[in-house]
Amino acid sequence: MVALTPGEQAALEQLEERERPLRRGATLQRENDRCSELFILRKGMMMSSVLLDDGSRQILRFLFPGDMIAVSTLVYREAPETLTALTDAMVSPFERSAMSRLVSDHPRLAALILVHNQIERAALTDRLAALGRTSAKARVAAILLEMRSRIRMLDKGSGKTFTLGLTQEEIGDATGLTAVHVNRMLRQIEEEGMIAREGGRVTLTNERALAKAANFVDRYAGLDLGWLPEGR
Amino acid sequence: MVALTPGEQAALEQLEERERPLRRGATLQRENDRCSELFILRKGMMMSSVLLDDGSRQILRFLFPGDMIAVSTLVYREAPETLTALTDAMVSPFERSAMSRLVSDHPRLAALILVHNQIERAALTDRLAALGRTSAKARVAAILLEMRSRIRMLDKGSGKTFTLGLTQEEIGDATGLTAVHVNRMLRQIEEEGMIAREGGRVTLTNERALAKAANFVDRYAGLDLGWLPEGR
DNA sequence: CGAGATTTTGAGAGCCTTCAAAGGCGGTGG
DNA sequence: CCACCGCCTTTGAAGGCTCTCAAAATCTCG
Repeated sequence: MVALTPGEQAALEQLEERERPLRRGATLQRENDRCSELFILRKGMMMSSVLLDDGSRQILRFLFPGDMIAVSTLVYREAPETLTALTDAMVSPFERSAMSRLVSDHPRLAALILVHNQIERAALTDRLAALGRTSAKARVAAILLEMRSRIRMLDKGSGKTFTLGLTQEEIGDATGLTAVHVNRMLRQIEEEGMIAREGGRVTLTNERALAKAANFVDRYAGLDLGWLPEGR
Repeated sequence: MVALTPGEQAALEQLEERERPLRRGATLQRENDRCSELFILRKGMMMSSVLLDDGSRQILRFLFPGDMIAVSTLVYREAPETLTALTDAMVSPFERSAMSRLVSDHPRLAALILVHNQIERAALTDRLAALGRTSAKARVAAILLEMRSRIRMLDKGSGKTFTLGLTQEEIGDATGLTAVHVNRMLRQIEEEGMIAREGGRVTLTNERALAKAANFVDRYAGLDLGWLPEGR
């Protein structure tokens, strides 16, 4: 997005000094646990979620390499959300104090973190609007497009076909639907010729129609970062 | 939350140099408008919302004095959300460049803005979980408690009775329900003895039960800001 | 006092859930 | 290599929560 200075580069690399591997399904942080570390996700896919009293789960966000995660640790003594690895993954943990130094020494990085926050906020509000005001079909279509968009940011080579890497139950927990109904919606979207499915892989066969069905906006497009301060 | 240094105080006051009054119902920023200003809300209540293709509206968040609003201006050329005054209000506009200076000169203020972002994020994720996984009654109860909590932060004197300041249609747009169903839920909550209503004012008659019905968590409680850098 | 906005109430329909069970797939151990 | 097992996907039927449509009652403000 932005060219970093050597100093900034070094500061970020310091955050990534240590590494911790995670197995698929492993929990990095549990809701209401005491917490003091933040992480950078290096490899793999993760998710953040909350559990409700009745045992149901809401997935808040999917996490990809490069994301700074558990940032709420900066604010809350107890974690407000659970972090789980969806695939084998690698994270770099660092302390809140490191964050403090980073913000003091590198104002532009602080600003970039702010920018990142706002992108994430936009993604959350899109999901919010989808849950509040769109049909089940639209929500499932939106998840498909969101995942495709994020996977493609990491792997420019990937075309119209990609591995979703989510169970229908997980799609349901992200969209506020039951797994059963997710299945019916996927089937319907397939029957309408918008996607094809084969063994966990999805091909977009009519992207235009899918985007229309989903009300999709790519929040990583259309950025304008001209206002950032000078780097150090 | 935190004692500011004189330098920080002065920097914040600079942001609040100008003032712009808004009439009830006025639009400060329209979705997809080109935008370059941020604002501090000084007086009154506002909301941020998005419109969907089918004409339905999702209210994302209610805004109160002290909130920094239109922060997404820092990132997007075109506003992702609409900002509307719910009561007569007063805002202080400032430019993105002022934000840039602030972050460079006052790292701790940058950190505090980060903190503010995270609180807002938590509020959004709570709403997300509510929309995805809770009943209409729970969502309406949650809105009542959220508004009470925020109103009380401004006016410590207010007790169990407060002015909601929202139409049932607005409650519906925030909770993803129709105004008709909001009405039925309010009535039901009232019949069950959790609230009393009279001319736009609400009294919590059984707060415990209401909080339980709503799955309520106060995101402005339980903060831990010990990690912040030194002020300048 | 009149007009428009908001609240309230009723009836019927539809989207999505719940409950249940069968089929498919990959992985593991013998 | 095969049988078994657990997880995931798929399918059907019935029910309920919430929506839509409609209209009356009440409130607010000029």
